[in-house]
Amino acid sequence: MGIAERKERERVELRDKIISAASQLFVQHGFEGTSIRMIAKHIEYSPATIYLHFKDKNELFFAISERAFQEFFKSLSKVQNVEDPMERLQAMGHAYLEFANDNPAYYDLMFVLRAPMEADDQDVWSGRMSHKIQIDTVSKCIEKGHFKGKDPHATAMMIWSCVHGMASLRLCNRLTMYDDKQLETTVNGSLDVLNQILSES
Amino acid sequence: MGIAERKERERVELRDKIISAASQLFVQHGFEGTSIRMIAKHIEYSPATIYLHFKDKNELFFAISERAFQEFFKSLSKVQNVEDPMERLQAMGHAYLEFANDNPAYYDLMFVLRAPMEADDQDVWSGRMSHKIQIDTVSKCIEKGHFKGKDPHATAMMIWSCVHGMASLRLCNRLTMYDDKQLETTVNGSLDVLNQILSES
DNA sequence: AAAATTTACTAAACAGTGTTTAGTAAATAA
DNA sequence: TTATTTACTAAACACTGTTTAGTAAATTTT
Repeated sequence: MGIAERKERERVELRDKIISAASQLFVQHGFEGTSIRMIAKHIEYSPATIYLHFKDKNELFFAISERAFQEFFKSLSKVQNVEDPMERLQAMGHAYLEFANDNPAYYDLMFVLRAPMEADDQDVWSGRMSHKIQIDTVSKCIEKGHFKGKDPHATAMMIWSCVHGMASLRLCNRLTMYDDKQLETTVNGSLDVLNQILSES
Repeated sequence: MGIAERKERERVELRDKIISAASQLFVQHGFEGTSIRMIAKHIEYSPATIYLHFKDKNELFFAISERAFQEFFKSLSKVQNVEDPMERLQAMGHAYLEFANDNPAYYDLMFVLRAPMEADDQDVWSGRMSHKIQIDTVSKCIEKGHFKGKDPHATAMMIWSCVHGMASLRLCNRLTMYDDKQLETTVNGSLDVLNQILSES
């Protein structure tokens, strides 16, 4: 019987509509600045309808973070054609910072905001894969004789911390002692220092 | 005339009382979880009274962040007696992570939360000083022949980013793929990697 | 075709939030 | 003693996330 299927299709359509509207508003106004009532008004449904599809606000925004992780994974993938693992690692650092800068709201959701992560497991495929290609690249570097005697997990973690540190300090406006021009040269300069000391290691 | 002075004294006392109550509640419940009404009830005044001393919630929590920066500066100062700048730098990294771990709410206010930083300038003396001793230590390292050919600002930024990255990823619960035991060894391991590649440089 | 049931949806309420306004009672000054 | 300033608050405003009770339409059963 096609009725149940049509209903299911309509259900998914409305669910996607909610996510799309929420995503759009979130990118503009952030998590706190996007209310359920705003989203409801945007799609011309009552606020209560949203609770028919998502347990709470966190669960809705966790669904958005899955989209964010997909975009993030795409950004990192674009650079996987670089043959030399050391060069690839540097390109990934660059791509990471670029993603964070171009998608601040997404980055916030993925790596900073506490609230939506409480959605039990927060285990996203694209997130795991992004983590995996980072560790794989570091391992390849070690195979080629870099980072002598270092553990790939600890090294990858150190690199991730460093790049995330730059991205989040910028996102959270903790680098206001620099104006826009200085900020870029400082962040780029500190990424260069990382790349240099990694190359020397 | 002593009346004006007594009044001023009482004003400051009440202001401090507000900050103390807010600080205590904030450490327990975080920024979003601490309401003006909660603070007011705690000190047995009406919510409106708080607005006689602080423009808005952000300004109140910015006042708390000044206390946080003082504590932070104290933590970093404890380690300034280490003679060798390279060892001191390592000790500072350790102290930094320890502070973040022991005072997650303060750390949040200082380096993650966006809201209270909007209090126009966010220029805190202890914050500037902490930044200064970090750059001074890196400069001393360079004088002693470390970090060859590197800019002290860029190098200091790179180190800060890295340590802040670890602290904030842990604070924001982005390392849940590790259990408590693994977490500690991973963070320590990645700090070790940083120290090693810095030593080699 | 009529009756019963399920589905999709919403209006209204609950309990909270930050913040402002208008007003009061007490302390101080004239 | 009267006038004025000060310190404070009750109540309201416009929001927030979320839940509940109820309705109208679609669908299934009789």
